[in-house]
Amino acid sequence: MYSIGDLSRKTGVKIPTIRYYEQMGLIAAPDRTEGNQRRYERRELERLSFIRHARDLGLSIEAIRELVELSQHPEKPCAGADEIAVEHLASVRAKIAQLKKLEHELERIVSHCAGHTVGDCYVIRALSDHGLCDGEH
Amino acid sequence: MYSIGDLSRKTGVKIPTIRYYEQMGLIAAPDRTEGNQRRYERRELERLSFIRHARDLGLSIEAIRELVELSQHPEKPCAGADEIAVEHLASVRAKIAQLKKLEHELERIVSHCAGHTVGDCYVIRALSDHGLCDGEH
DNA sequence: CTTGAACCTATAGTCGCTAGAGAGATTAGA
DNA sequence: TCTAATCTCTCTAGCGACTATAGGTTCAAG
Repeated sequence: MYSIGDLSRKTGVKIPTIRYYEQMGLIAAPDRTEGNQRRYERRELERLSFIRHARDLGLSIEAIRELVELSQHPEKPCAGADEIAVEHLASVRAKIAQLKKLEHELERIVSHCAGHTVGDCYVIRALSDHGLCDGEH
Repeated sequence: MYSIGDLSRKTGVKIPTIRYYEQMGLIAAPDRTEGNQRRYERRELERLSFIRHARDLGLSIEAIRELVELSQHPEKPCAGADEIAVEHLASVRAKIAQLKKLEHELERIVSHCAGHTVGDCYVIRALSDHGLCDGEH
């Protein structure tokens, strides 16, 4: 039996976050002591590690809910889990592409800034005038 | 004189967002008609384009507030603006690096998934067992 | 003058937590 | 057994940057 603090230390998930996950239905409401404190079993420790891991990979609570649901049914086809991961991978790649555009634009703006006053600062001018930009963003 | 709708169409910033920016102090509260509707001048159109542009580059409201403030004083040194842009560039790069790690991890997980049921699905197993992961994340 | 589009304010919701208050429970040591 | 320290409880509010909705008012074209 683990207290919520034990669980937190073992998984690296903060205590209020564990309670939040319970509220969101990612983990089941555990048994309580007579004094109303949560007591967990190994099963919940594993589930929470799973969640932690998925969050580290950037999956949304909603996606994790589906994965947790799936993982409870080992006999089902795994296409659903695969799809969630593939979709997430696509969105990660899209985000990288978008950030790279920003990176280039910012590099360009910063490197052009030779001004000493705001009046001739390329950073300010580039923001004021879209015409100075390289592409879409 | 532009209505809030005109401003929205010309800048691509949605109407509620314009009102939000006013509340946040990014744009000054404009004059009103007798019937209490906002009427803007060209000056505010330019300011809003500036803001839009900076938001597109991913700058925070707080950073934009500083840039707007600076742009009102063309005689000041532009080191402050430069610093904001450089710092933002660094944070964009950090985010890219983090996302690339996730990309690789997800690629690996997805490509290993040859299972037909959840029970032997690599996606689920990788999430359940951190030992299957490649590195830190 | 009528009508329909545009505008107003105020409030609540989004996501994934995090912080704080104030009260009660547990546990280790004396 | 008592006490003090630590842990845990619930509830509420806040973050950032909007977005949505409701219910009402004003504007402008015909």
